[in-house]
Amino acid sequence: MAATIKDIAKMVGVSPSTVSRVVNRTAPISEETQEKIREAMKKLNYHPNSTARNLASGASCTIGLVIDAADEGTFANSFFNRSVYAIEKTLQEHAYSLLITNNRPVSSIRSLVYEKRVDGLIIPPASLDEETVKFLEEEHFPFVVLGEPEIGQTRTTWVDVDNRKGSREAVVHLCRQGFRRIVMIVRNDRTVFARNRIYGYQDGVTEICPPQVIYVEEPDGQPRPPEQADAEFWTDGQAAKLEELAVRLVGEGKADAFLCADNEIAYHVLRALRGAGIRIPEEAGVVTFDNYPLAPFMDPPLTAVDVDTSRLGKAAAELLIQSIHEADRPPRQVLIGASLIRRMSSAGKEGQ
Amino acid sequence: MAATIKDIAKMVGVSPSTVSRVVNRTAPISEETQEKIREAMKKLNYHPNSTARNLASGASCTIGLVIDAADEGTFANSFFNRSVYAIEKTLQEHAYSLLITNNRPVSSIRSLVYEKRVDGLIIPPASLDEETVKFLEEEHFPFVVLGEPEIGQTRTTWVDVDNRKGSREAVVHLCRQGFRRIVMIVRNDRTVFARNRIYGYQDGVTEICPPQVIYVEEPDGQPRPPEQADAEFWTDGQAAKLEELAVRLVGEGKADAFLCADNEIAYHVLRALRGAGIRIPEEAGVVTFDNYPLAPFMDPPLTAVDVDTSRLGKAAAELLIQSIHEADRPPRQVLIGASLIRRMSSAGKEGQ
DNA sequence: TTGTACGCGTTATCAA
DNA sequence: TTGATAACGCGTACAA
Repeated sequence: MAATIKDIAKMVGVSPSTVSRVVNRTAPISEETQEKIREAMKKLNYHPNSTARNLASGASCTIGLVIDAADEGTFANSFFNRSVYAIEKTLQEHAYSLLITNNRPVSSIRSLVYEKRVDGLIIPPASLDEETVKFLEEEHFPFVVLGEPEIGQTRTTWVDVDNRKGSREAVVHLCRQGFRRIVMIVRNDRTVFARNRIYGYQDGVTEICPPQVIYVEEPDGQPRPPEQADAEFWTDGQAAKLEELAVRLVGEGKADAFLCADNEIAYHVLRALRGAGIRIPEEAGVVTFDNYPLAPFMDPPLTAVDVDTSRLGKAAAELLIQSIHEADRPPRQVLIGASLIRRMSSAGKEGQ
Repeated sequence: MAATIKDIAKMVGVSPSTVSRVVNRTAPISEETQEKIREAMKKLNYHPNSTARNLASGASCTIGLVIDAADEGTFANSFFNRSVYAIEKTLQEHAYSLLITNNRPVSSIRSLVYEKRVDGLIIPPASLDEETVKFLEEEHFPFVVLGEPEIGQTRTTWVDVDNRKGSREAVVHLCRQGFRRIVMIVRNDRTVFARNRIYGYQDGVTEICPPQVIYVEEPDGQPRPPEQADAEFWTDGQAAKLEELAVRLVGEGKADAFLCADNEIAYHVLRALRGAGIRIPEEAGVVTFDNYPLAPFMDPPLTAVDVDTSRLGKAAAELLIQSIHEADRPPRQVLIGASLIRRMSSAGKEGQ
């Protein structure tokens, strides 16, 4: 059996509380006893039992990270995944553990809270409905939303990438490189981040040319069913239409640059223009959101608005820990700046 | 304050143990008292305190998933990430929670075990050194390695994709499509999975043509430093050499198909062949490992050996739970079959 | 500086 | 079918 605080006490000839005090530095103990206690701890290979600690102290020292199976395979998911390293690292620095829990098929949030499994929650926007917000507010339970939520933007604490600013900067960059007819292509505008990217595009483009947004999905398109939530979702018709449209717009002089909301769109645009003999970046520029692993190898290498998920995860974890330590702290919203990774696809006529 | 088992007992007029029995169905209780107790639970919104439960029962009902920061941004990581959904889902079905912990900069494994934070561990091969194996064996602590480890292949329980078989099947597929000079291109052979893919290639190709393996990295190449562990690691020199080589091999009739160990290699091959006017799949076939999101959009769409991470994660979780319930069960190794996703890049002269 | 005594919320043993 | 009672391992007033 593993040694307990009592075994140490018995061995040294002190009371358990003295041992506890040495372990937690919670009261001054004479150097001499400390020395003996530490020695005994070494000898018996003592390690405090976290469960007993948590029970006595009333805190689990654990944070719950809710993931949403509906996001599996989507960009929101990869975005979320990449934040986990930074979240865990930051929590570890504050002596918290990270519990991962799926919110589907049944919501796990309530039981985590009721059963006191966690001291705080990090929640994706997809898992945050009105009912959940109300529940957490009533329980005075600390939580942070990882990504701007659809609801409760001012009532909740959240962290997100500044998509709007990133989008605007991409447009400004394209303009500086000499492009004047910048068109944005998005899949749809059903997510907050897609809308923010569109707003940013509109912000930036307004003095340059009339804004023009192309939607890949049919306007009456149904929400993407989760079981189809992978790349194959693209129908041949959508891809063909997109490619044809991109070529036609350039041909008719209505576009000389594209801001693509994701890498898949960007890839189709690249392929279409290349196939039509339109030279990139001399005759058309392309910028994408999200720096996928293959972006540097595209033909030509793709300029990308990059998301710094490690800053994002760190911010989320720190906000949450602050909320835990300082109860009833007013909700705060944090935006993390995106950065533009300049590659050949947006260099312009003169080259970079 | 949250209601406890005592509050329920007091309200109904029974002893706390009776309430516990109703909650856990651990002894027969009269319908009448059960009814009253359930009612009181509803009324007081009772939920068992998991910490107290764990302390009393001596189990944490939590599994630790170790992640390795050295893998961040590598394929091993994305492979790992995609398994998390299935791991969590499977654990949830068995009433276990999932704790994520980084093994860097300091090893977290020992403290997790000593402090009784978890009942079992899922560990990546990168975090499994000889010392760790010995420690876990001595503690009789249940663990599963997620991916074939470098050491202790027979002493440890592990799950992996059957890379060797998948590789062999890719070769057989290429052969059936009419290709006869199949060359494998890998980054290096420093990982177990890379070596297994090479073995599988050798297995399959042996009756068709002499095996020929190309290494992208210099033979004297230093191990990839973690801080550079992203796509940009490719030097221009490496990429150029690879592309030139691929074109030359086809030109000289020494290759008519390439089995690429990852998508980045495959992308360079596609680009080089396309640039040289070599038609795919008529004049050369290409197959890659790992079905990246962009693989279906490549030009032409890329045939890929696919890894079913949900089966992998499920198997890992189930093996671990079995090890926990049946102590000192002998180590087992499980291989999950890979599947070939046939796309245009390997269709051959006749088309598919 | 140290010890005593109790509580945290639950499960488990034993007896009734 | 139920109730005392004692763990589980630790933290912490309170007292000394």
